[in-house]
Amino acid sequence: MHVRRPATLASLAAELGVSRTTVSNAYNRPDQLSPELRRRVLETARRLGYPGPDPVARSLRTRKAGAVGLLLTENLSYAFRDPAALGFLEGLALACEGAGQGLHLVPINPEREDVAAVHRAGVDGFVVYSVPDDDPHLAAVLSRPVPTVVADQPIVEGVDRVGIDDRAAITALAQRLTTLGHRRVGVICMRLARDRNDGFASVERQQAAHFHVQRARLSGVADALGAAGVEWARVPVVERFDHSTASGESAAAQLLDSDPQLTALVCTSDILALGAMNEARRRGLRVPQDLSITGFDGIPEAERHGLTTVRQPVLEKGRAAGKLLLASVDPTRPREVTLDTEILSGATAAPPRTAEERWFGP
Amino acid sequence: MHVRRPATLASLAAELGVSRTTVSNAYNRPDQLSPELRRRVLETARRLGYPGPDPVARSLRTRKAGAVGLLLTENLSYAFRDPAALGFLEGLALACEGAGQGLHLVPINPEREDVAAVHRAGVDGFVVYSVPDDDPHLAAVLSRPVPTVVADQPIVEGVDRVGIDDRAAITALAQRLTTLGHRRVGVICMRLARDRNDGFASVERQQAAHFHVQRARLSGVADALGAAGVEWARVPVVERFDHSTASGESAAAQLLDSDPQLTALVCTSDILALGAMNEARRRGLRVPQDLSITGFDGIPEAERHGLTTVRQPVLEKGRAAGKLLLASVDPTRPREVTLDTEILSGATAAPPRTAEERWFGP
DNA sequence: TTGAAAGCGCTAACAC
DNA sequence: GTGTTAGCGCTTTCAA
Repeated sequence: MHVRRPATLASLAAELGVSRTTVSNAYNRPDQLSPELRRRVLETARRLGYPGPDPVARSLRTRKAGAVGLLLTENLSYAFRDPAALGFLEGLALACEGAGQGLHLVPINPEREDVAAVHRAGVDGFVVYSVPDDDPHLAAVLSRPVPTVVADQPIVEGVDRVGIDDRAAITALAQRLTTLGHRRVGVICMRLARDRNDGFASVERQQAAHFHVQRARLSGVADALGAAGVEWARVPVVERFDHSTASGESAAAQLLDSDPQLTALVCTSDILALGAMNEARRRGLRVPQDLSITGFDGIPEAERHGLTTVRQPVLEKGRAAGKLLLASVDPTRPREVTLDTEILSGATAAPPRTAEERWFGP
Repeated sequence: MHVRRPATLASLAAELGVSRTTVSNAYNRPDQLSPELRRRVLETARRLGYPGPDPVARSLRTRKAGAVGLLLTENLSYAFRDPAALGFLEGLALACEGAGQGLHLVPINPEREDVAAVHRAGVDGFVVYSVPDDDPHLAAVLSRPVPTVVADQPIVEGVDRVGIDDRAAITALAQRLTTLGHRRVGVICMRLARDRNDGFASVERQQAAHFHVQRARLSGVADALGAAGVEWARVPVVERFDHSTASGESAAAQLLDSDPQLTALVCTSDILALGAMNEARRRGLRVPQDLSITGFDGIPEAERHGLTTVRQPVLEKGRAAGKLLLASVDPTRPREVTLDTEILSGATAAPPRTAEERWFGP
């Protein structure tokens, strides 16, 4: 604890025998008063312990908070653990820093849907990072009369957005697998809705997914497999609520238990893919000789492990979101930014082994 | 961009033919008016597009911003790359979340010392994370009439603080080295002041360091070596401005070039130590057989590499800082929190090789 | 160069 | 259960 608010601009003006305008000018428009007077004002301020204009009062008056709000559905701490989210955060922070804007992380408790924090945030705009389309916090954000930019998901009519072409990106990746000859493919995806479903995801559930990104990625895989003559309805898709390597492990186990003939696992994130690789290792399956595995995101750890995946420019995405938001006054800015992705070939995809090889070795 | 602010609490009250209090109560004290009236108010609000009470105006009135400011001297993005800072951030976020407080990251540009961002931040208090004692942003924070908690450094009279006993922790670690028999020890430390000095740091510079933590850690090493009869003035200490493995590499190179007889390198952070390990490898020095290396922090990567180091509870530190700040109204809270550390034995410290062994192998 | 007046939008006593 | 009254501390035309 520090001292209690001692002086205000008004009391300082009274003390000095000048008007409040003058004191205000001393802080905000040094050129509007004589250097001598300004010096006197600042000097007296110091003497009285006046800490300068109150930021909140100033914000009320100027209608500018000088900060950008960031909404994440997960706990804040999750953002500091997930490499992709972290990259986004860094990019966004960079953009804010460049514009001298604060970054206000909105405290969300996913359990008790407390929308109040959104209403309490004194910010000039919001960046919403990857939330489900039925997220109540998102609704709260959109109800506020400030510009908003959504990163990744959801797609909301009339709201600016920055993202990638998830569907095309993963289609290209999955095509590599079909080209290599894979036909028996299992899929591991992240949560599709706000309710926990750790298990197989029916086609209905996939199509009803509240996370557009996951929906798009599954469609992309379906596109590639469909083009290779594989019926999507027969492709096992396992969903996991928590985004962790442990999830990837158990999901891979579930898939491989249900169909040991699978020759490839397509994962909709690197984290899940890294988990799947752990599980393959545990089972004595060599990757990629016995099992191909692909990821999505291109996080550093994936690269270190030579994962075959899609790299998306997460830092750039954060920066773009920030820039888009901070340029909201400019009517000529783009309303939507789609960033490029790139396939990282890695070393976890190879032709499937034939049945013969499976039994008798290479 | 969204819509322009359409309605205010007052206009809504007028429209409804009720007082502003009633509308305010509808939002803030549902029990103060009939459910029916409340329903009508909210309904009309929706119809008029009234987004609910303006957070800034409310903050001005209630004198509560609902957010905690975080001051870091580095670029914000640095914090997202440094594992220790990240852990702290996560802990702090956790504490804020638990209290429903936002976390306002103050945008700092280390180049152009722009203290204005500190004055502009609408927050109820500040957490200051590891800045030099002459940091102008810190001064700005302390000039504001809000509670402040410093994490790690600097130590400021009358300001709450959370940290660890850096000196004792590293003394214990360095003692392990002296006990193993090391006498020719080199030290790699982080920046000691705001000016860049990538090279040897004289004892004077060490003692004048503006970063208390580094000063304490160097003293700690000096304590241990002194107890073993090694004169500190003869111990080479190399400083690096940037905190990166590259710094650790070049610092280790500088030390080993200047004195190939060194048998151990004490680093004041894990990042630097990991860099030093890289350099040792490059030179064909085996760790720990040919060279012992120790770190500080206990970041996950250090543990993965089996680094002999001190683990400090970074997440806990962040959480403690948040809790301390948010408990500022409570006069019985501690004014200072010192967290425990623990030595991670690792596998990078071993007895020094004798001169003979050096020449003829083990 | 300085000052007077008019709010920014809201909440909190306190009275009805 | 509802209204009246007073500001919270500041910036900003506009006039002097």
